[in-house]
Amino acid sequence: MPFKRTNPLALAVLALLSERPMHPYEMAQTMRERHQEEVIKLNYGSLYTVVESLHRHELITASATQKAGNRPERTVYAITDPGTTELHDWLRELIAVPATEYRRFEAGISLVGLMPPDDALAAVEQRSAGVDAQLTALAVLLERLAGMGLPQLAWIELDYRMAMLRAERAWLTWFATATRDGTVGGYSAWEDKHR
Amino acid sequence: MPFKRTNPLALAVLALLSERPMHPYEMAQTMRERHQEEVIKLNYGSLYTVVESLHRHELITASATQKAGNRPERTVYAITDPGTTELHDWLRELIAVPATEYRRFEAGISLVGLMPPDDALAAVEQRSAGVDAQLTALAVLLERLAGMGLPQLAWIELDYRMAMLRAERAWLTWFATATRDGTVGGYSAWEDKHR
DNA sequence: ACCGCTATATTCGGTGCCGAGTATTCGGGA
DNA sequence: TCCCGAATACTCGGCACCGAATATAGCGGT
Repeated sequence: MPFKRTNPLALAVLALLSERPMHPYEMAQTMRERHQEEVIKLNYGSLYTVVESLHRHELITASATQKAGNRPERTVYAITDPGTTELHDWLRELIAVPATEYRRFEAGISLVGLMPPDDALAAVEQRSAGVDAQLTALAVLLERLAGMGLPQLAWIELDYRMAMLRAERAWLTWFATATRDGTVGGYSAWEDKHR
Repeated sequence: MPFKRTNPLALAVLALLSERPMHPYEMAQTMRERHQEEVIKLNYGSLYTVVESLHRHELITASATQKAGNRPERTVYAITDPGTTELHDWLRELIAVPATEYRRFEAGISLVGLMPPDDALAAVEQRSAGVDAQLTALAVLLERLAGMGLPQLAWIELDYRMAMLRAERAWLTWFATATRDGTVGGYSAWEDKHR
């Protein structure tokens, strides 16, 4: 059966190996250094499973098994030509096709009617504060990265995330005021149910 | 070990049972009718696993095993008091605490430098069109729901989603023009690498 | 009366993901 | 010199998740 594009960690592996051959642990280190783990979930168990899967599908090859010093052997992998093709195709797909993502907040807010308006308001305000904190943290980080001379393309995903967070904050603010003022559609029924 | 709040489908189950007792298949039907499956991933295999897990943790009880007609027996479940508490706590957490979600598009765009600018531009424009289509589809749906007399609270999550999609479209438009004009930071190095 | 289609209701084997556990080496302080 | 903790490198069992398969019941048409 063909390779399935499920775990984005496999994409990260292909991307790293497109630079130079590496062994799995080194991939993890590199991802950490570059803060890639903030964007792609990294986890040792999954890393080795994913590498093995890529190997089975011949998208990468075991180029060498070194034994430096007396450490446990480590297998160094390299990307293959089919692997490079897969990398580019997958990348294009991820960018070009908006997939249906199930966000946890959407699940929560869709059931907000189950709690009393007061509690809901408090929860939303708490989230608002949390989003605010994330925004300032991101702004600081961007400042630092720009100060280090890194080009915008190197942290373009953070730029995107900031835009999304700002939009979320705006929506949360709207919802909070609409709840406080009782102007959200269906408010009276909502209030009545919880007393 | 305690119950883990991983699969939001379990939340949906608790929410449904907070209305009235049901058997699993009925939960699935109800979720479909209410379009909840657009927000919470529904899948038969997972549904039965999740129900079993909730049962093990005594958040729901098997209230009866009917055998209507000559159909296979079906187990009807009901929510317990601890289950109700769990429902409300979980709900509050989902709304109040912004969790780190790993979005597929962020993974893709963070590696956009790996493809040539022309290809990247085409991919982004394709996504833009896709997002546009989703937005108009959502607008039509909202129109219909409002026309049916449903209060805004009943489709509040779609309102949120529209806001997010609009923000994404704006960002995509910005990125597309910045790429076309070569004004995105680090453009020259990007172009140089791919020739 | 019989055929076949859809709806009802659940089971089950496979797979991928997870994170705690293991084993070794290296560097630094007393 | 010896010990301890951090870093290196990977392994493994468990479990949640998935979706295709199964089995029966009702219902409309000929």
